Amino acid sequence: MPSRRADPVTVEVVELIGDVVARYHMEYEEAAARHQLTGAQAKVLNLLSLEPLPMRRIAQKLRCEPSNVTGIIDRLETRGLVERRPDPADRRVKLAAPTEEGVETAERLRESLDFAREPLAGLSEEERTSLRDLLRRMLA
Amino acid sequence: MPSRRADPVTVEVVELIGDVVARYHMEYEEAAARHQLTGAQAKVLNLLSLEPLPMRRIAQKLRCEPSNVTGIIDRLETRGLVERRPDPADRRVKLAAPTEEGVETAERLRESLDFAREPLAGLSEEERTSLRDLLRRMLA
DNA sequence: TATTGTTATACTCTATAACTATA
DNA sequence: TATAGTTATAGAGTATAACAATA
Repeated sequence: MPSRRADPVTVEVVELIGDVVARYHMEYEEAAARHQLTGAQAKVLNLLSLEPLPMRRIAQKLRCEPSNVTGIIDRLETRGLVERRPDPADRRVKLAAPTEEGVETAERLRESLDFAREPLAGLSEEERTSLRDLLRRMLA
Repeated sequence: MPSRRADPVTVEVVELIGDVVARYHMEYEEAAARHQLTGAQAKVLNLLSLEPLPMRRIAQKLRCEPSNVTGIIDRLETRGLVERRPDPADRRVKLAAPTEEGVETAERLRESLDFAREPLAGLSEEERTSLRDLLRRMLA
């Protein structure tokens, strides 16, 4: 991986990606805060709204230690947005699942995450498609 | 701002951007950790390597409260990477500036931040240019 | 023995409010 | 009086290590 000098276009693309990342984060945190949630809590609630998960799996998704998940779920549980259920198949496991209110909150949260939907509206169908293809190849 | 239904391409672009953000963050934190720095410390050190800044300005750049900057600079100063200098023009102001070792660390840090440089290498010059133009318009 | 989740502990980042030294 | 930086305090996220219950 020799650190060859990057050409000017590449340098600018890297900077632009930095801008996108900064903006994405800012908007994500703001959207979460509108629902009195931290970024991490919003992320977990969103995960659980797709399907209930064992504590261990949440930690893997978040790429953090399982001990941290205990606290995040504790706080969501106190808020009445999530509950811990036993796993019939393995009594060691606790499944975190959103309550009805949790599901609704996750839904409203998703709706307020307008990032890249509004700005993308300025691009034509064809341009959005080529942006999609370029991002796909970048992440491949 | 009516929440009209987004088309499939837009939805996928939003997801891809989420992936880019996640990957960017992971790589940034890892690069910082390789130098025994947190993400916030690396960000500040990088800022200061461009030019010394008053504490207040650092807080503005980080979009956080000035009181937080005190701690971050404290820790960088303890490590010998940054120093506080008086501002001749205003005795209330303290300028945070990188030490020689701080400048070197910032440089090595920048080199190890390969994100989007390596993956971008798989795109042609023309493709990188169109990616740049699309990102520019998205952020405009 | 190994695994799941928790607790205990410590560190960093964060915001708020009160303080100091300048301006 | 207003501003720059700090301190004090509290909450949240993070990692590490040790623990109880279950497999």
